[in-house]
Amino acid sequence: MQRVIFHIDVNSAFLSWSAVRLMQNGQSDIRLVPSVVAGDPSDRRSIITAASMPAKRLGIQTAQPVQQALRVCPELVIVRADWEWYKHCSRGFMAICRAYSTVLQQFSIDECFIDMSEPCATSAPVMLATQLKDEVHQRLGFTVNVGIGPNKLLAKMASDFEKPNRVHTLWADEVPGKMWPLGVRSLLWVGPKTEQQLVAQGTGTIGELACTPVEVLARAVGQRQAVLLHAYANGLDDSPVRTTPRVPKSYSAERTFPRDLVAPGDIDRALFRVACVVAHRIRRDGVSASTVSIFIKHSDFTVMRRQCQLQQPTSVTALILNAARHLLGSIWDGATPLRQVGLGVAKLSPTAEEPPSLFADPQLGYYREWDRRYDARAHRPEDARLMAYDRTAEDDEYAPNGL
DNA sequence: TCTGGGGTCCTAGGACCC
DNA sequence: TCTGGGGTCCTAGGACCC
Repeated sequence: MQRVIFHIDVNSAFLSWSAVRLMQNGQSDIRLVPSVVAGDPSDRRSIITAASMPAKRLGIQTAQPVQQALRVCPELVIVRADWEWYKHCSRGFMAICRAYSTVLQQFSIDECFIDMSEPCATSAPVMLATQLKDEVHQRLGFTVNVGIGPNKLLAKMASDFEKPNRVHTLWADEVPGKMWPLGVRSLLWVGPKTEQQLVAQGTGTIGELACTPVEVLARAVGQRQAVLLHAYANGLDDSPVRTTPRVPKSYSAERTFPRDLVAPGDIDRALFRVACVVAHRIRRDGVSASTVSIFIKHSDFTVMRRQCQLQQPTSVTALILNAARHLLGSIWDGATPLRQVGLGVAKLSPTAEEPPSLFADPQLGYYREWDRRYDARAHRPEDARLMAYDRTAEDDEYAPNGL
């Protein structure tokens, strides 16, 4: 049986979803005017999470600072993200896709792969894809692109062709015509740095990449990536559509300040907050961590990080915070301005019931009680706001843009 | 009047063990 | 005693994705 994979991608997801919401409330369609989803426009550091087609035509892009976009287009419509609504839209979208094939891999909040080999044994792929696309539009009010290919890579490349509301195929025999003329940057896993390396080597298009020997590519990008990119450029990918969600390997939270900070008290407060958020999430998921890491970003965007191993895995906020404070002391002089502070945990294991120990820290009971109250509070929406940017405490199944 | 947040994976060097 | 190689763990940094 011929393998057929669909990649379905919501067009400008957050913007489309916000538009649907606003139109339900009788407002006009923001997709038709220059508009963006973004953070607080008065905050000089907030950036754009999603942009409408008219906004994109003005050169406004995702990840661009809002202030910069406003200079390009002063009448830009800015809407704030509505995460509960986005999750609702995502669930509806995934449910429709799942009705076409239960072999579904959710790739992010607004993208999925489905294995359509079986349905396509009896029906034309393009017909099924068009039907799926139209059904989403009709029932949920937003458009998607569907990419069809013999594997996940080509399906994903295909869904990225002309947008919005389109179906594209990228079969193996279409690779030379449709994919090889594209610049290397269009290929999955080729970012700005890799593009730079490849172009410097004279490899500008995916077609050139496809016929460059792996040994030559390896000189620019390393052996491992060379093998992968060479295969991708030739349209080869045998990775399966994974139906079971990944178990997280690490958790982290970070905070960029409205202004760079130097006061140790302010930095410590930020560290405390990120520790609360991360520890809450691992307790919610029933895991403990053995590695604690912190990272700081300076005014010039240079990043430093330090990590350490704990003697025992823990999910107790105070113990994680304690380790983080020690780490911070080892890399920050207490005077250099900091743009950002972050904290992560890794080496996760299921939280085990601890046997009572004579040597247990007498404070531990107090710490646990504190955590219990924090967790209870974090689930109440009115208190979630008080937790600064703790929005994801109830929602990090996904890692979308622009929190 | 630049540049958010949350992940995964890779690399390369050093420590340590066999 | 010296030399070498493989394996594993740890660490810091960096590239990439949405």
